[in-house]
Amino acid sequence: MSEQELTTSELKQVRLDKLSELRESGIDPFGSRFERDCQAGIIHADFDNLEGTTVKIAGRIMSKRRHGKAGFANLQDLSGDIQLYFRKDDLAEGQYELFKKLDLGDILGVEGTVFRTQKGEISVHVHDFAFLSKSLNPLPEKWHGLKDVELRYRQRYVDLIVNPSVRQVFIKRSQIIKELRNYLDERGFLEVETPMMQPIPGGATARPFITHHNALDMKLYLRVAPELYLKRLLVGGLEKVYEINRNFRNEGISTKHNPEFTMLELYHAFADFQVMMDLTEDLISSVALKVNGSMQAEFEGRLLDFAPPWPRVTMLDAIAEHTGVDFRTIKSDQAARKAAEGLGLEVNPEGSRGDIINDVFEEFVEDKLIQPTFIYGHPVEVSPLAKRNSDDPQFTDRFELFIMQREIANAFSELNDPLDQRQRFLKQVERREGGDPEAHMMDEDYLNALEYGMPPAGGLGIGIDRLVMLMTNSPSIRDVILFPTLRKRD
RNA sequence: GGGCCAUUAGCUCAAUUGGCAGAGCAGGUGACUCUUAAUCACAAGGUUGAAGGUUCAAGUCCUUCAUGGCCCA
Repeated sequence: MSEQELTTSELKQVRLDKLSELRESGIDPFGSRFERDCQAGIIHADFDNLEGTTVKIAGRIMSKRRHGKAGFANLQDLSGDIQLYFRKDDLAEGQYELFKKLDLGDILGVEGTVFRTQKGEISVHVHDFAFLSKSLNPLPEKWHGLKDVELRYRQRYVDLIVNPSVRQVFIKRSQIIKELRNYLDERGFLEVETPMMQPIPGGATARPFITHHNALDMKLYLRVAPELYLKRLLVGGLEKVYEINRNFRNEGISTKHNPEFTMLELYHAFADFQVMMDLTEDLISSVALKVNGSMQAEFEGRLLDFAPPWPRVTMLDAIAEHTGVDFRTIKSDQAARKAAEGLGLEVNPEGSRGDIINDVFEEFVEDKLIQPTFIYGHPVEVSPLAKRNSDDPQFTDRFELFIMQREIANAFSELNDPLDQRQRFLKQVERREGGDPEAHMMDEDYLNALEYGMPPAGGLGIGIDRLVMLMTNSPSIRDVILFPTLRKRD
């Protein structure tokens, strides 16, 4: 007996013994291809036509009730759950003994007749069945399921087996992403893929993960955003592009942050942030309608309404509304700092007026924004890739969409002036040298691309995980990511 | 990084003031040919997250650590 078997729990040992018995009687416990011609959900949906016919279905045994020489079990496949009826008289020699030894979790292929029991339950009267996979680990409790959140995240495969609502969340996530693609494809956007490993990480204010390429002996960063590559494609004339993929940010983990997360970014040449606002509103509301069948969705006890139009408020107006302070009348950095302090907010003494406005917004306004709301007109200091507003160059033509106190989307008229872009990068480099690890790096190749001429464009980023949270009533980002980042455990 | 909370059988949970660690489900054996959280009988299942400490006595009190959750930065 190997060391592995010595440490195996008694429960597993019982199942290993059953496995050996199966093998000794010439049965492969881990069967192969099974040509099923029906599914649990279809039998329920189409019972009137299927009653009395023979079906072949496959799935996992989730419960079992034995009564001497007959018994019932429930078989689960992706479409649902169906009751099986086993009767000694109606099975081949020895098969009823096999049924008696079935464990919850075993995967079977069965052939039987569709019927309704005396108590009225639609079932399959089994004539023959095959082991497709013997299960060695015991399943969690049938009634309470798996509740331990740590186990649910670490062993998502078990979570998916026993918690049907978890399956539904991830099915809906897939539908949401599919609908986003449909929407953009129908409107002539081209889906592209740009580097996830970048020599200069750009496109967002965030700390990157660092890795190393051996053959090139070169430092590479996991991307914090695809933005600068997608805009290079605008220079190249691709005009309307989008990418849905992972970004990586080396920051804390919370109910709203996972180190790797999924973003949609899209760029539309010759458009601007106003076009992006219309698109965001139409895109999100129509996806909500498609996947939930309604523009309304419940989230943490509140009713969210995605029906357009959504309020469009400037950042300065939003601050004035919620604090009574109108930064339009406050011109200097010093006066801005004083105003923020007057509100009880500690601000960085190095911060400029724009930084302070952004801080005040985050502190006093963000958590007031429940229903979908566009906030536009961000200070230039916190928007190094956005085009300046033509009336007030201290602000940019940028917006963020807030829903349920969360930033869901971020968009702007893209800065296509390479000279201004260089100055913005230099400001960021200054901050970086001042000790801000999130500040942008200089990207000469990106500037080189802009110097060939990038059409004016609108660009948009939408956090997919957060959007899925809202549409599936999931309070934590970990509930919408199949395998969320967790500490390693030995 | 800081604060609070949690960790007991494979799973879901109990355990009074510090006083013999218990139940249900799952699993085992037996009975039962239409049950559905099947039922009945019997037996089994534990390094109470880890390491220290206080005490006649620790699941319970103290310290440190690990993992997770929530809140804050």
